[in-house]
Amino acid sequence: MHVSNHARPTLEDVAARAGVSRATASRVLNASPRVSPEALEAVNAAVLALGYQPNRAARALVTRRTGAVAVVFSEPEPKIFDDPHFARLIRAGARALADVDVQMVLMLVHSPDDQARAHRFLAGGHVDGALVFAPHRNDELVSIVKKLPLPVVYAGKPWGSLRGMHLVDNDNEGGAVLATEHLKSLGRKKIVHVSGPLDELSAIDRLNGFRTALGLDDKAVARVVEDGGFTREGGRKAMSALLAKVPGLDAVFVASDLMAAGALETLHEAGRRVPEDVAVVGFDDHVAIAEHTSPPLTSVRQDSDEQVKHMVEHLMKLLRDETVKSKKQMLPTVLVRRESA
Amino acid sequence: MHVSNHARPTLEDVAARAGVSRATASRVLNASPRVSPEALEAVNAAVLALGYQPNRAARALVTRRTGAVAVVFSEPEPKIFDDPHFARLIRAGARALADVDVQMVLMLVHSPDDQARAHRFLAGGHVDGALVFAPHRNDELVSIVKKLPLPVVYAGKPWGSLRGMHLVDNDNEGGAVLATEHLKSLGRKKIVHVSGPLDELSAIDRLNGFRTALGLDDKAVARVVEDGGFTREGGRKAMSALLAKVPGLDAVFVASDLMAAGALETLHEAGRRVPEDVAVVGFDDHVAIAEHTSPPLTSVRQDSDEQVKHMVEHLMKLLRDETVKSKKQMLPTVLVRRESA
DNA sequence: CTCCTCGATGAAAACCTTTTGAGCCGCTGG
DNA sequence: CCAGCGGCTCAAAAGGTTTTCATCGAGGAG
Repeated sequence: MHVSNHARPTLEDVAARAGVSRATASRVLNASPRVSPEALEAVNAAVLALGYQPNRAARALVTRRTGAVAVVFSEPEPKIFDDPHFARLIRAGARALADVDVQMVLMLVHSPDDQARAHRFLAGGHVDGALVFAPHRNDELVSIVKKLPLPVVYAGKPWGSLRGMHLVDNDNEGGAVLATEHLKSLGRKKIVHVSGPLDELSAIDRLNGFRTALGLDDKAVARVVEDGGFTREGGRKAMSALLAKVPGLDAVFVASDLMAAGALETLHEAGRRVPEDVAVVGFDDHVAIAEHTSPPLTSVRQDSDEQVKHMVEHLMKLLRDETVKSKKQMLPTVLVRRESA
Repeated sequence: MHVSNHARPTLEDVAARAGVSRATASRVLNASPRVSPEALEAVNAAVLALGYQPNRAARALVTRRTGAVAVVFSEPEPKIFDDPHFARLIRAGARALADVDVQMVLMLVHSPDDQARAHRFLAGGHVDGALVFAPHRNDELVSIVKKLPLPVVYAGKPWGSLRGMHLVDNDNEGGAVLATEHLKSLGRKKIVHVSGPLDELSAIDRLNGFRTALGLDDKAVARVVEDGGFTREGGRKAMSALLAKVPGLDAVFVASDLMAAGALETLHEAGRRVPEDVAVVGFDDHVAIAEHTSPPLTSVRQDSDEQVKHMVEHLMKLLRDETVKSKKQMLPTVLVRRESA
């Protein structure tokens, strides 16, 4: 037996040392008001002296709370995880949850098998709640999760009805407007757009922002928009296609930095100077990318850290059963100017 | 109260329905041999009928096992997580652990504060074991973890004494030899190397492989090696430096695909054709990168999925307290030929 | 002085599972 | 026929915490 045979101290031990009962010690730990200052101090001292740490299992057993939440990424294309955006979200989640002392159980859902597993797990009462990242249209997982009696906060708008759901979204549309207006303000006349895959709502919202900023109808949209699939390679290809379709283009709004990096490569190869000939604006403001393209990329910042932080905060409120004021939060986006536009 | 007021069934309920005692039901669940076929069937039927799921907390309380393991990434430079390699490892970990039905608690350790938190958590008995990724020299976290009475499996060799440690490493040195020999076999005469940061053992091992394959002494190494810091930008710069130092170079072995992508850009800008003028071999065989560089990158494959799978397997053995045969495992690397060399 | 009230405390129940020690039953060997 | 044994089963204890309910003591009001 590896695991700490040095008998970890129990609450009983703490109580004994502090000269109080287990009940009182427990009250101190849970910051109950009904405890005398002396008792409080004695218990705290004992805790410190013994290096006491509450036994999570015992606590979970009686409180019917696990102290863990699931962080679920539903994504049929595993390779999308190569997007640094994903790493950033995980990192933010790990940090935000650690800060409130709850365990993060990461679940990556790719296949129907994974969905079934996730269903079992979430229904099995192994977590108190969940943070769900499911950007795709008609994602089966969302329907599954919706039926569960489990507090859930979504990242962005999941597809389908939003009734009774809690979510924290970025202002994708607003950011797209910002980007497009900026290009207009530079005097650009032929502005095109590399969109994300249109089965993701964030991509749609960005496209809509672009479209309203320019007042385009459906036909016009078809002429000046290409889907880049949120990948670098896709950005490259979409840019080529647009150069062919709209030879005189002088500006492009790209719906993600990763795609923008690809688009810049294409423009470079095509001999177009950025920003002189073509102004480029990305989306995400993913620093590791945007600061290292040539030229550095002007981009719309969406603060993922902030988004995740809000999601966690919101979920904790749900768990405390406070009646939560707002169910949908929209986080602002801002334009970060660098050299590409 | 959101959380399942539909009173989840307990083992008692299952036992009652199956017409046996709690003890027998428990034995069935834990696959004890001492149970009659009839009882077994009855219990299984009851479990299915009631949709019973064991209560993790209660089980943890009595078995003194949490059913969770920590996956710890220690990395002073948070931005390194932009490396897709990191995402891949996390993904592999999540999958491998889910397969054996244990929860993965992800811990990202950047600062001394994080270290303290990790220490508290790991010492607090919240997990049964840990998988530790700590590639850097003199990482404080390793010393901390070493002292804990906790089964741990390391990814790669952590710095310092390896006594009594369990680890699963990739054959970095062997892979580097493979890459270098390949370049030699192509008839290349002036082969240089872009290394990773030399406070990481994997980078050192790769450098050593390069060095032994070419039989270089210290001075020679200084002449033909540049540190690219395992970043794309670093790869770019290192390549420039090498072009200046060794104008006649005709091959380069780059210690990571991300750096190789940067190096290719530099070579391209310098007007060197790949592979005609300069042959390039990367390391990692990170498909999302290697297949999309121009030209596609020849690279040394290290199978991270496999590595993590082995780590999990090994840790489970440790937990079962089986005396484990080998303490250090070395995973082979292979050369994947594409067009860059 | 007595009766109440109120705040702090303690004893004990409850949470759900695993595991131990004992019991039961039917059989075999003497 | 009996002792003993082997195979299953059960009752009960154990695990560490929170929480309810009762108790105790002090202080205030009458």
